Amino acid sequence: MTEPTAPSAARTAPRTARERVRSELTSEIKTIALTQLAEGGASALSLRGIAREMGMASSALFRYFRNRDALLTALIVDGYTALAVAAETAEAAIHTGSVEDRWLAICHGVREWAVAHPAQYTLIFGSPIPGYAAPQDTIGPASRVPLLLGALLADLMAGGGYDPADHPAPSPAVERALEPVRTTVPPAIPADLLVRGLMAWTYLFGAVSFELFGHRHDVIGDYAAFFDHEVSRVAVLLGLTGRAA
Amino acid sequence: MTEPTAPSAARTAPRTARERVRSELTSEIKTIALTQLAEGGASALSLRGIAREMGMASSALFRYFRNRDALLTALIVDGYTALAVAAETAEAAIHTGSVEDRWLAICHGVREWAVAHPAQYTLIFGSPIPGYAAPQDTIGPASRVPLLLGALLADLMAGGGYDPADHPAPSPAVERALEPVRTTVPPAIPADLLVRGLMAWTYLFGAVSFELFGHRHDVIGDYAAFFDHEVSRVAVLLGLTGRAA
DNA sequence: TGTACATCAGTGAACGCGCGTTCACTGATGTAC
DNA sequence: TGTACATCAGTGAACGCGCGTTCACTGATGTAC
Repeated sequence: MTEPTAPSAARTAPRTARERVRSELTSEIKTIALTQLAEGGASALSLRGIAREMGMASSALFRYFRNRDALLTALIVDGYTALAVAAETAEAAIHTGSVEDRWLAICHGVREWAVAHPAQYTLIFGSPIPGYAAPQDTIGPASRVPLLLGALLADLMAGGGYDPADHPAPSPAVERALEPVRTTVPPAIPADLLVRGLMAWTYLFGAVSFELFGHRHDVIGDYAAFFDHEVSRVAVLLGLTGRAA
Repeated sequence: MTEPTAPSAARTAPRTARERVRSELTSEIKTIALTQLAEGGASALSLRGIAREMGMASSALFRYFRNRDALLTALIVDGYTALAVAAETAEAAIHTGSVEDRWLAICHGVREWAVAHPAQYTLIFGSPIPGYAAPQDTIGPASRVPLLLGALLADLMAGGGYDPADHPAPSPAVERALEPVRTTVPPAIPADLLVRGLMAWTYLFGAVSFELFGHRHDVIGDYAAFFDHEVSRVAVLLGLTGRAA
């Protein structure tokens, strides 16, 4: 029996007919899984259901994914990746602009992807899936949006838009609380700026989650208009504009 | 067959032995349901499992809750209520203090309740439960924390801590986006302040959800310390201190 | 270019388990006179 | 205070459905010589 992963290490394009059909079926499985997710959430994701849809025996799926969790992991990795691509693409389109404009581009990239792919967004940012422990494979893709924001902070400093002298460092307790993230962020970034970045990140996903999970229903009429407004306020309040503080 | 709700309209204390045991069993059902929720999420909530735990026939539960969704609704209402009580109690303890201190008290009340009751928090603020549509019964309890924040805004204005003249109104598009919430908030509150309140609300639950759903793992070491810091920054940035803007 | 063997994909039956909900029924509790 | 009747709680069997995963097997595709 083969390990149901890539047939031979890392190969760019599928060569043999077998490999071609294998990768096609793999992505068909994931596509159907996503529609199940969209229709009934993570608990509705069923290997038997997918097999039924594809006209195959359910046991055949185990040639493609070791088990249900492996399929979930693949979907999560894909989700993080797609979200990251959306954010990165939006940012790249305006990469020579101001830090503020780049922040806004990222926000809109994230929100638009989330609104277009609510099931995948929910899979990633919704309730943890009971009994499922995310393996190491997810942390790389999950870090891409945070890294993008980190680059923004670095550019803000490099461009002189943030003068550390203007901003007192947070308390030692807060500095200590930041230790884990310290290892992934350019060391030149002062703690205060790092906190601003984390707050921006928290706000962005808080806003998107609130919208997608229904907590803005009967509260806000035009989600997009309000989102525009709030994230640009966040930029100002957190000093991502390079102007006020 | 009786409607499995309150036996006779609204009665304060249970009178007959039957009513006493009924309300005891009802809450025992909910307690067991909560442990199921804690152990396996919403999809693990099973009437048969609860009945097993209680040593009853599974069909007996239908005397207490019309169906699974009715039980879910009860749990959701209880959750919103418990969260609101936690927030209100924390706020009441310092009700004569500054708006800023009251905001911090609410934040800590919310976070501490959430950390102590992650399953219930997740039920409320996590992914929407597929196939479940929240009935009207939930909107009252769900509004209590927002209303508490609304009162804070009103007191801020009343105390002179917020001068509308200092803050330009947001664009008409934003004003329009706020229409739904307008109906639940004191009319004297200007749009700009209302936006600040909504942003504070969004931030608070964004931060708590990020922590509980694992997105701060390997990012922040001491969750409580960081939370302290971020919510007091939010107070300053959003002008809830009555000082800067 | 053709053959021999190894690899792999897919089958279908089976294991062992779960679930929500309905229904006719029994026996206990509450109520009205 | 005691009896007659109505209400209600709980039972247990049944309906009809779902699921993940394993395993021995067949037949097709790929590889080495």
